[in-house]
Amino acid sequence: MTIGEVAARAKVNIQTVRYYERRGLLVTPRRSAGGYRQFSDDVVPRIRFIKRAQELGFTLEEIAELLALRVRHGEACDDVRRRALAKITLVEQKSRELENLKRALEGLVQACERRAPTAECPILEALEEPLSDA
Amino acid sequence: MTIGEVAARAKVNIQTVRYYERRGLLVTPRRSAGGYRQFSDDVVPRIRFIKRAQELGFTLEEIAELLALRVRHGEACDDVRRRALAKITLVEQKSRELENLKRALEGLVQACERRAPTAECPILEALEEPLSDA
DNA sequence: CTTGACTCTATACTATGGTACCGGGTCTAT
DNA sequence: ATAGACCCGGTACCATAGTATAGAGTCAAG
Repeated sequence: MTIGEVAARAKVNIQTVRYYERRGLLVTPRRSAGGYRQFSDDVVPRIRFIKRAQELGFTLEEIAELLALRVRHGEACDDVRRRALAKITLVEQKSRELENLKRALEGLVQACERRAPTAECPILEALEEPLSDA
Repeated sequence: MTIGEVAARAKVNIQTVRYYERRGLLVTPRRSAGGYRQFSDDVVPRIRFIKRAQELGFTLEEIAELLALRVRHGEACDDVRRRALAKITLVEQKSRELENLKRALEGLVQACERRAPTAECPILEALEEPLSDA
């Protein structure tokens, strides 16, 4: 697969594919005699993974670490395990942050629905108070 | 209030106050004879509002819109409420994806403990559903 | 064997949300 | 009236995550 095909299938810019390769997020592709990148099909789901992980609030650096987690024969299993556990902690932390966010937003919406018809928007008023533990 | 006082009270950088003013997030302050900004006390809660809204996942541009909505209250509340609900939907989707990712990572840890090499990277399969953007 | 679409590297530029620095002016207490 | 703290606008810079462009080379169909 050429880079253009990869970009089209993964729905990203060609430049983005090259950028991800530079950032070490993609397996370095083979090259044709003329120097064209020849990607395997795996790269498309991988790019989609990257995009989704980004939406979840992971930076490209964190995503690179996630992608580096793999159990292979002969490799230091303990190391992989340790890093995976660290990532689980990170994911749990992100989950908690999202929970806080959701509760805060829901509280605001509910305040909005309880409001007297003539009152000011309570969402905006509530934002003037500190968020509970977000 | 001088800009330094505002920054100290709102716990942001002086540059940030000027930046927010440039971005149209603050009411343009009066000036002293010598050109110093003279802020009214309102600006401190407003900066706190901005900071909190950011924590809720709003961009500065969205926050500028929220602040503009506040002026003409009434039907503005519904508008603000709708935006908050949209954010909640997004947050819920992200939570589900994080759960998937966590499960995938846990599977990886378990594979490690069994010292079984993973044929395919299960992490890549963890984020299969695209997030619809808000 | 040429033409046009595609790709190459390298560099520069964009947006977002700030932060830092510069040479100067202002404010205030002594 | 002068030191020192503060502020001014302007510009440059930071990180992150790309996107655009230039000038050259490659690939494949006709």
